[in-house]
Amino acid sequence: MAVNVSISLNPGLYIKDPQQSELGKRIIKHSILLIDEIGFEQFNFKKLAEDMKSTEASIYRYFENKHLLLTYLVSWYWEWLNYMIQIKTFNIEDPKKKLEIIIHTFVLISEENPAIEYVNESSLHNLVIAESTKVYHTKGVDEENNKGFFLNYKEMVSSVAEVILEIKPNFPYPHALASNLFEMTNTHFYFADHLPRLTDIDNKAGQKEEVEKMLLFFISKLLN
Amino acid sequence: MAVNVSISLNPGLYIKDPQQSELGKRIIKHSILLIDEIGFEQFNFKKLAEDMKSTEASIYRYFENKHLLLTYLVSWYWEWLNYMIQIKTFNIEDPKKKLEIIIHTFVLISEENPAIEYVNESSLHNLVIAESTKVYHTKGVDEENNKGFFLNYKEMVSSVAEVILEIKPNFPYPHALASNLFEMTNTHFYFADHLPRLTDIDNKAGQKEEVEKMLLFFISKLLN
DNA sequence: TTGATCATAATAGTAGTACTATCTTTTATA
DNA sequence: TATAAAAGATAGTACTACTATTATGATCAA
Repeated sequence: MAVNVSISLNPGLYIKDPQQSELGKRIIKHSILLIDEIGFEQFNFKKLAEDMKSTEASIYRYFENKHLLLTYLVSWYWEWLNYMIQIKTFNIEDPKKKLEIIIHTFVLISEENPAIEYVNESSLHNLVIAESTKVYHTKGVDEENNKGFFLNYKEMVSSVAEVILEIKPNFPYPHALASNLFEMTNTHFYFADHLPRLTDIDNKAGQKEEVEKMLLFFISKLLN
Repeated sequence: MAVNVSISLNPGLYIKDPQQSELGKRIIKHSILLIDEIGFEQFNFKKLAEDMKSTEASIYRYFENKHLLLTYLVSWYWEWLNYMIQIKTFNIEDPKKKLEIIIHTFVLISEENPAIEYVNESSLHNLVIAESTKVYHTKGVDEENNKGFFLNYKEMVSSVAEVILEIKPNFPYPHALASNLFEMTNTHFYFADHLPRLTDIDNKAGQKEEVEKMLLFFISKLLN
């Protein structure tokens, strides 16, 4: 895949497009690594500025606050996932095969699809696993939803739901199953690492393959 | 159900047991209502103190910080749910029937089981739907897990997993299915209210019954 | 009924967070 | 080489997340 793929995100998420300048790209790069390292609660623009050897005020010229920066990063992930699903399923006929590719992408995207030089995809996936639900679990959801901040997620779910309906046209819960497969992927990586009694996935090598196998098992039962 | 059920929670969650004094009970009561109203990010002990006409310093004698207060409230919910599941399934033979009761309890607990005078169960359920994942999505998870802060959740999952295995002894993912059914309940209530394109549940009267029906559909496919 | 103890209230203070404002320097570009 | 745009440097403000101290009031034991 080429390095010049452009990830197009809702302009309401930023003040100044970080992809259009060196400093902006450094904000993306370092914020992913720092949030992954210290967690979103401990993260702030002062620490980020120190980490990337810039200033707080400069970062505030790109993002209104840390919540919108997180939303930006998670949207990046959603959009990238969406994009990967589109190209990987593009010329596949069999919808069952398509759904298998989708699940494989949910699980292994960060290992197989390096996309952009200033984004550490593996850290970004970790960040999504640990922090992404905070993006929409706030009192501002409805307002942010109206501004279209979650469209990338919705589009991803919508395209997965379509594949589900191709497999089984009368399946009554295509969107719920689509979002659940995605959420389950991330939740069970997290549980395996931190709360293993809430899952059956081992915290070992082969964890990703185990999650993939579990999701395949679930869809085989649900869509037969 | 009697009003004198005592909910027993990990003492590491509080400095002084809030159930043992009037002020403590008022902290529980008002914090549930205030977090439900303004959201966890906007919530702080100063606002809570004003709301309940006490002082910040007094609240700090009961809880170290707002994160542990949230953990306490969510643990309360887990424990209460656990307790309700135990008594409702106690003398049921058929494991399928048991799982149906469990799902019914996930969905309708707050409507059917008022338990304690100073806890608004409906607000508590809303709080769990909107905020509970923040309890364990922090950099302190492993440490808090070591202190046993999530035991109530694990016990609930464990008892549901047992029922799943009674229905289908060779089912390969009993814990994952148990935690997923619980998470799905809350997630899809939230999606129906705020991000409807991520679910197939309508944001209408009868929403709870729809979610219940969906979960029953999922288990019927998965455990057949 | 006194007085000791304990819970709560009242008040003040501190370090840090989440910004905003302003001014200076550097860099890009015409 | 001038000009503007971007970034850096610095300072300041309101608010958050606490801690400390002292005062007040209620309970209970001698």
